[in-house]
Amino acid sequence: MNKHIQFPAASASSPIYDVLRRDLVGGRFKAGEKLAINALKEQYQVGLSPLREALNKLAAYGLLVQENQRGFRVPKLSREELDDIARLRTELEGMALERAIAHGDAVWEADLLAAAHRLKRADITLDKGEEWERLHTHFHRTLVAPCGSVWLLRFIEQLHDQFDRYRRLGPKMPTIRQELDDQHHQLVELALQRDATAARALMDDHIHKSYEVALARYQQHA
Amino acid sequence: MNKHIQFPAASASSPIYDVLRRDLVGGRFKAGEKLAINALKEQYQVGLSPLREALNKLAAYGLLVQENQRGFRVPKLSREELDDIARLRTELEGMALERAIAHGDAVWEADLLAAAHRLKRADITLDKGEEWERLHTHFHRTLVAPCGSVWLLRFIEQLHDQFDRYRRLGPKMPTIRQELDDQHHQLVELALQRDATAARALMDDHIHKSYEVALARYQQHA
DNA sequence: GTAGGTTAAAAAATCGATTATTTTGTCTAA
DNA sequence: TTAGACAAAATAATCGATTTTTTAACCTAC
Repeated sequence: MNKHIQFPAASASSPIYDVLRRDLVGGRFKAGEKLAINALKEQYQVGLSPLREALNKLAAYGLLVQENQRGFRVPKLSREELDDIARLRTELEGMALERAIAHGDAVWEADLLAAAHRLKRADITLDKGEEWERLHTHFHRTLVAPCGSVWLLRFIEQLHDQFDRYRRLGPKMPTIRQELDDQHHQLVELALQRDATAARALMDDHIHKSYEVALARYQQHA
Repeated sequence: MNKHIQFPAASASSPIYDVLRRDLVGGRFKAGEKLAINALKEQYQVGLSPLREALNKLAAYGLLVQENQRGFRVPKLSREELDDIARLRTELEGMALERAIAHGDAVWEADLLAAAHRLKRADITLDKGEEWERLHTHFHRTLVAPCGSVWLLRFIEQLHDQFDRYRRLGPKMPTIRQELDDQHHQLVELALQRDATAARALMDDHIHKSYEVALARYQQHA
């Protein structure tokens, strides 16, 4: 049971890849930090080969940078990159949302309502930890899922991870968080009404608000 | 000398990565084929570890698929995916071209002219092999280079590689090739005139024509 | 005192071999 | 004849150790 709720094994097989990815997005490593491979090996209790292969994949994905014979490093953060990511997110997710609204079927509508509901529940429970993040990512993924473009979804997911490196820099902000949560439900409403134009406008605003949160946190950390 | 002409070491350090990437894009492996790692090891004269790390990176990049405990496989080709890639290329490269025209400086103009000229020369020389492909990729990269978005450029490059897996399926077609080559020069002209609208329209058409070539070749191979 | 060079320590990358898994072939029983 | 189970071969993944490269410390010469 509940098979359809499962997340589809984040594109790579090895468990260490998923764990490292989550930790990198979640900010458990400092930006610019050099990863000590032997330390990671012990910390995560994995062998050298699987670890290195995971690091290589993460580097290709953009969550690490690989320097010639100098190992792996967590990418630096910059205002310019955050702007870039937010702007591209706006374009790509807007595009995907429009297409999703055009093509999404009844199953999608149900999935959307479910995803939004779970997110709200997790919110009320004040369990604003990793579980909320998981559900939040899932909601946004569900929203654009039936856009019909595998590559567009791939890029959007990549940008989400990058964006979250900024957004998750600081502690939670209850007031703005409430506002963003409301938008999630409004997005569902507009999607169900098949109002692509309004939905896209709201999505633009949603990303912009998130951007402001991320920017504020980035500037505090700098 | 000529330092500014150099390509910036295709984002990964290891030479085997670049070679494999070129061979995958160039179609030296059949779509759907399972890669025999030991065979590759001998064929490319590399050790197992560097090879596996390269394969992992290529899988994260999308030029390979990794199956649980079943090694690596060349992704299948499909009409649907080709359509997807072409459509996204149109959107993303159009966007990038507009921004490049807005921001490109005099150095860009010079680079563009140089890239187009070299491409034409390679064309006339009838050396329509790997060298022409290199220059063609370089031209398109130069065209959008000053768009101001690192991530947009990254995605465009990725899509280019994917697109070329289809385009390079068959032998050269001189007539349509000539038409596409002319468009390269027209693109330069419009870019220098800073006519973003016309340039984007031409780019749309350019990608569409390339798409038709790629589609024809794909259908012949199927 | 500092620049340049040498050596020692640390770390990354690679190699050869082992282990685990999948695939293939063969045999038996229904 | 075919389906299922078992054994053997092939292949992928992982491990431990070695090699190479980088980084740091120290020393000498100017």
